[in-house]
Amino acid sequence: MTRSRRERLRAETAREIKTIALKLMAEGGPDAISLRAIAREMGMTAGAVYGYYATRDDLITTLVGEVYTDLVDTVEAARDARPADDAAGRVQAWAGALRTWALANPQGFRLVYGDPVPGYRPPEGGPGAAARARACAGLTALIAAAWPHARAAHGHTSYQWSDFGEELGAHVRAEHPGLPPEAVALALRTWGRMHGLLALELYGHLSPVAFAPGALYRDEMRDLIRSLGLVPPVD
Amino acid sequence: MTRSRRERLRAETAREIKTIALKLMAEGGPDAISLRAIAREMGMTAGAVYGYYATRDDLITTLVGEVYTDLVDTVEAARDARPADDAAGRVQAWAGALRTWALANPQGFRLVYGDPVPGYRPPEGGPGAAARARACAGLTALIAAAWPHARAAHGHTSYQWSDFGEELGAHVRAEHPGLPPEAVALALRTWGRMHGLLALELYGHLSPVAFAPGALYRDEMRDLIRSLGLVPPVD
DNA sequence: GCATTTACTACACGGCGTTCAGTTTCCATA
DNA sequence: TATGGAAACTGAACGCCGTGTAGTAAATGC
Repeated sequence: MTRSRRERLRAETAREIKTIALKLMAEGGPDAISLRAIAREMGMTAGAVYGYYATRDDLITTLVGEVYTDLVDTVEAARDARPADDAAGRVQAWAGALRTWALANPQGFRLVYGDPVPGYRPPEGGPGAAARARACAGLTALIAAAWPHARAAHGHTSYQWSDFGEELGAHVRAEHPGLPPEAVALALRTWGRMHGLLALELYGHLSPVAFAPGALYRDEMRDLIRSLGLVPPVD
Repeated sequence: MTRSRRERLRAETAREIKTIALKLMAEGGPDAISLRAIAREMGMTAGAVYGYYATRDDLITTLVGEVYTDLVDTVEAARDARPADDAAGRVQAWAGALRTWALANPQGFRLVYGDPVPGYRPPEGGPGAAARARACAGLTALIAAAWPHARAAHGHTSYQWSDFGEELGAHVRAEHPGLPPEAVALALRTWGRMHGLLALELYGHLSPVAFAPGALYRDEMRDLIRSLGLVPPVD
């Protein structure tokens, strides 16, 4: 059962490829991830990498999954550092951790949410989809906690469960019985609201016109929390 | 004064290069813009293009400017189709035109707001900056019209003019005397709010989990308009 | 008519993803 | 422990790419 020496070496090499790829990405952005550069850094030939990843997009897909998972781990941990009954604090913690992570890993943000690479199109399933599902579920949980206060302002729209992905809908109905699809819509809108300013900032569209992006984001998140019927924390 | 035949031909060729570049982009995304492909399409050599644009990034920069300008023209036109005293309608028109344009020109949206191309970094000045300035000014004008209703909810944050770009600040103070910097902050937050869901949708992050992105965007914009102290139009 | 400027070609360089035939290295089994 | 076979890797190639540079053909201005 213990993996053979060959398998261990193989796993180690695959790991090293990913590590170097992430290093190259951190230094030069997602486009700097080239199989040739990775091979060069490892003292190998470009062709050798094909023994581990069938194509460059396969490697990118794996990286997207890992980075996305790291992001979701981070925001979930920040959220769980607040008590479960502090709905506003948990939203704020999630949002704050998201920006902190994004500023610390700008290229990772681009990898996950941008055009990872020239012609890259994310595959349907895969690790990226799992991380995204976790993110959507996490956001919906935040909204579920706030829903008693938010329903007055956001319960009048009309959505059906069929407006959302099979998996997400099933998860929400199992995890939050009685929560209407309107709440999922609000969760996804919340996602967009967190994403907007961050994307503008990280792609350099904000810096020429605004020198205090952190304040903008903080106020936007406060407004979001207020819009959920909650009271924004003072810190 | 009338431009010589040489100059006319030259301008025509430069125009053709841009047109073909936009066609390639519409077909295969911003990364499909390659000087060799353009030259091939024109029956020229790749090197010949260098007579018109010093580098590929120069061409990209020009395209970003043109596409961005087209976008701003579009949203401004939609806004101006509503009466000047219909603040809510003008916000809605702007937002609606933005999404319509983005769905009609998805690759243009990516060109302007994403990583236009592998190692591309937008230059400081240039046509893109001018279009962005127009967009920010337009958004601020929308907020200025709503400010009497919005100030109660959004006037308590603290910003200074130095928190914003020189040019933007000067423009706003000239155009909207008495408008505080908090309104500019609100305008930029509004920009982010419009951008977020759109970016998620156009980069394919929404489609696996939400099948009614238009409804999400509509409701988000309604909420935005309400948050500005205005009454969302019914249409 | 001629000299100059302009537009363009042809070619080269290095980098990229990807493929493939051939070689080396390691492991399990006889 | 020797050997057969699999796995890992090399080296070279193909066709893309951006970008220079030297040379050529044509249009222009005097």
